Amino acid sequence: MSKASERAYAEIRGLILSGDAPPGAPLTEEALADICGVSRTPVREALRRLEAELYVVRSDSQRLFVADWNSEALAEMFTLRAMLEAHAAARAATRITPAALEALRACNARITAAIAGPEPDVASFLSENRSFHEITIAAADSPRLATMLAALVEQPVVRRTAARYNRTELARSAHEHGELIQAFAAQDAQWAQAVMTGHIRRAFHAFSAAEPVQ
Amino acid sequence: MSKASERAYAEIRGLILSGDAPPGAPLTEEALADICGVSRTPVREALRRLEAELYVVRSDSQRLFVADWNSEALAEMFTLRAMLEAHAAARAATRITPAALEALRACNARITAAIAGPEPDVASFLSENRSFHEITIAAADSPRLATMLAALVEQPVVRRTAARYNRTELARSAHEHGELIQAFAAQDAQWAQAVMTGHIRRAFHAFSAAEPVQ
DNA sequence: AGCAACGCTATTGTATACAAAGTGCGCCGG
DNA sequence: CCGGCGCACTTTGTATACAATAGCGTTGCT
Repeated sequence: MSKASERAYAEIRGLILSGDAPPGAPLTEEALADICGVSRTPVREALRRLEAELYVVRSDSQRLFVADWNSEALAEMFTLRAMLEAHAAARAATRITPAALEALRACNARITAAIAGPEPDVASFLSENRSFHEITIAAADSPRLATMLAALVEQPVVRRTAARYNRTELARSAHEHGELIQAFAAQDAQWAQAVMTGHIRRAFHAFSAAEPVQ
Repeated sequence: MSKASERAYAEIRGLILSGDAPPGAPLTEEALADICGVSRTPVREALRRLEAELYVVRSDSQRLFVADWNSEALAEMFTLRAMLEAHAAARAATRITPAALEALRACNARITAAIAGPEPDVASFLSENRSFHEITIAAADSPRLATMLAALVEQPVVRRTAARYNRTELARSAHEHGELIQAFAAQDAQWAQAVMTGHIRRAFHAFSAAEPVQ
C-alpha cells in the first residue's frame, strides 16, 4: 500500500490498540487527518480497511466509532483463527514444497535459539514465529484463506500472548512447531490440522489467563 | 453505502461476473469511472471492496486485474463456506431466540410453498433461501463470522447452484432447512453443524456438476 | 411548558486537479 | 542486430474544494 494511506492505517490502528481512542469513541475523518498529517483521502481508505477488520464500526448512518472488543469477541477470534489456520495446515501438509519445509525448519531453529539463553529473546521469537505461520499459510496456497487469516491474526494479541508465556511455554510452542514440521514432512493433513488446532487454542488460553483487556 | 460508490461496486461486479471483463483483464480506475458515470473516488472505494472479496487482484505494483476463479478456487470457497457456516449454525443452535426460530420456520414454509407448484418459483426460492441463511448467521451473533461469510457467499454462485437443482433437489434443500430448524429447537450444536455442512457441500457438488465456469 | 419545525453546523460523499511512480517504447550505442 | 538507457505517457496516490445529508439546538407556536 502507498505511503500516506499506510501511515494513516498504522496511526489510527495504534490509537485504537493503545486505548487513546477508547471503545465507542467517535472517529471523524478530518480529526484523524490532522493527527496523521495527511488529507482525508488516505484516512478514508485506512478507515475502510479498519472497518473490514472490525476495528471500527459504522453507526446508523455512516458515522464511525471505535469498536469494543470484549472477551467474547476475542474468544471468537481465536476460535475462528484456530479453525482456519488448522485448515491451512491441513492443506499445507499435502502441498508444501521441500524448499518451504526447509525454510520452516530454519525458522524454528532460530526460534529455538531465541529462547535458549538465560534471558529469552522475545522480540526474535515473535518475529520468527510470525514468519513460521506466514510460511505455513503461504504453503496452503489459498488466497482466500490467507486474506481471511490476515484480518484475524492481530499481532498485538500475539505479542501479549507471547509476553504471557514463560520459558517452558515458549519451548512448548517451538516443540509444537517441530511437530507441525514432522506432520508436513509426513504429508499427514489430519495430524497437521490437529497440531495447529492445539497450538492456537493453547495460545488462546494463555492469553485469557492474562489480565483483562486494557 | 452511499449511492455512487454502491453503484460503481455493483456495476464493476456485474462486468466481472457477466464475463464482459474476463479474468486477467486490466482494470483502470478512469475507464471504470467513465463506464459507471461517476468519478474515480467512488470507483476506488468499490475496487478496494472488490479486492477484499478477491474479485480483483492487485499486481506487482498497484495495478488491478480481474481475478480468475478457477474450479480450484471455487472448491476452496465452498469448503471455507461450509466450515464457517457450519460453525455459525453450531453457535446459532445455543443462542437463537424463539422469535428468530419462528422466522426461520416461516421462511422455510415460504420456500416449501415456492417449490410446491408444477413450476417451481426459483426467484422466490433464492430470495427466501438467502433470508434463511442470513437469519441463521445473525443468530450466531458473531460479527466477525458474519463479515467473513458475506465475502464468501456469492449470490451468482448460489443462483447457478439453484438453477441446477431439479425439483427433488430443491425439496431436499427445504428438508435440510427443516432439519436445521429441528436442531436449533433442540439446541443441538453438533447436529446443526453437521446438517449445515452437508447442506453446503451438497450445493457444492450440484454446482460442480453444472457446466464449467463461464 | 412541551412539541414541532426550521435552520445551522458538523460530517461524510463526490469530483477534480495535481503529484508521484511505474511501464513501455524508442533511440542510441555497442 | 541486440541490449541498455532515458523519456514520454499511462496509471495510481493525494490533496482540496464543493455538495449533500444527518444531527441537533433553538425558537416559536400551541
